[in-house]
Amino acid sequence: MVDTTTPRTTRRRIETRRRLLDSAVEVFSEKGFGRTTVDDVCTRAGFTRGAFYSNFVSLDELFLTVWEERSDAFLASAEATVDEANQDPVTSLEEGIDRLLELSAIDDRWARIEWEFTAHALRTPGLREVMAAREERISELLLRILDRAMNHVNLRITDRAAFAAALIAVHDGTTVQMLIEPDPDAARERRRNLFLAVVQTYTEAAAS
Amino acid sequence: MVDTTTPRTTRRRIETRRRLLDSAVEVFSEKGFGRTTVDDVCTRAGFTRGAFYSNFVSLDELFLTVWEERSDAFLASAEATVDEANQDPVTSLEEGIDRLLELSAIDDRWARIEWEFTAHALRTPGLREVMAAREERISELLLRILDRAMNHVNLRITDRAAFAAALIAVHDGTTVQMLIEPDPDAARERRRNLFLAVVQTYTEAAAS
DNA sequence: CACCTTCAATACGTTTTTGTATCCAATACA
DNA sequence: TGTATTGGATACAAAAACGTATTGAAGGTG
Repeated sequence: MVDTTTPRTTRRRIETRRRLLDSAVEVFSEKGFGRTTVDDVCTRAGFTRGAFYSNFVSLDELFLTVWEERSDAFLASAEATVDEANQDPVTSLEEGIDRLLELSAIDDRWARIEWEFTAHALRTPGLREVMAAREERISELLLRILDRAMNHVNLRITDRAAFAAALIAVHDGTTVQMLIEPDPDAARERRRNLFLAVVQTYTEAAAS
Repeated sequence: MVDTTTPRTTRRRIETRRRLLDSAVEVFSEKGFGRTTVDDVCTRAGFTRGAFYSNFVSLDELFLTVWEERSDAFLASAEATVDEANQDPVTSLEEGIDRLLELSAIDDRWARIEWEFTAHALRTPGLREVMAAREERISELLLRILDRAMNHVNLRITDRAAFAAALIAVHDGTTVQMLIEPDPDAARERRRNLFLAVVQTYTEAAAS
């Protein structure tokens, strides 16, 4: 009796999945998920549909895989940055904000895909929980970063959950503005100020 | 010589367009714009595709029309509320926030469509400007409301453009959270507090 | 190196979706 | 009320997209 459900992971398979996933990012960001066909992705990757169906069961699965992979990569790289940052603590609130913004800086392409995925998740019951769980992980990571940073600037977080949620909300809300507004620099500056305001709202002077 | 480009607006035509537009809202929110076919919309409305092609040239046009119509309706109703509010001025900051949130309260269905439209606009050059213009109008309306309200609670807005943009960003960002998080009440409460914080950030005591 | 497995290519039929051209019932108008 | 126009239904052809069954070469295994 052989396991027919999960195919073995050979080198070839890994490479093929890799190219399909990368192509998916390109095509999804250009045409949107809904208007993308299986063939679009395959053609872009230089495969035929045979390759696709041998690696995924549906575009939905592909989209979820792409999204989870990239989200994981983001979290991992963020973790790494945090570790580095421990050797080089922030000296001011402003510097902390800038580091945070730099950390979450994402390219337009990926921002579009995230937006699209959220829209997709909003109408797909199973995905809502997946997104909520992911947001929870981001929230935790964020708080780990903030805890340390706040120490260095002598501040104390008042409401941890609300703080993290506020930062995420502001991040998301300002992202569209930066992509849509004719003057992206102004939007960037406004975003920075808003972040600063949020930090000041959810922290207070720490007893030293 | 008769004008063949713009068909006359007869009663029947108006009614048909109405039903198609309403059905589009339903279907788009259920399946997403990208996965919706012309026939989906027609069937839901009780028409055949003939009706559609006699009223619209493409699904893109339909989507834009739906979005603009609803946005206009929102702006108009908001204007009306503002006029009413003039007879009944706010007495506290908290009350003002609650009114603002009530004003922008939208149903899940429409929230999903707006998200979807934004995703669509982010990759459709022409639509980006349309959205930017719309945001500008919302910003103006918002400031008209705020100017009056701030008077009553004896506050002064420091940076008008940044204030409006911040409120819109926070509104958008917290909307997803309310739709995705397992505990919507907590999200609602956090949203309220965040709004309050933003108001306090972008205002100062007015010289009386 | 010979054998066996794997997996993308190919080929196939089917379903879905599209847009148009034509027709006829509803409706506007005089 | 009679007549002309309008607008949605119908029918049609074409294209797009799907999913599967089969094949053969590449890659792994003993």
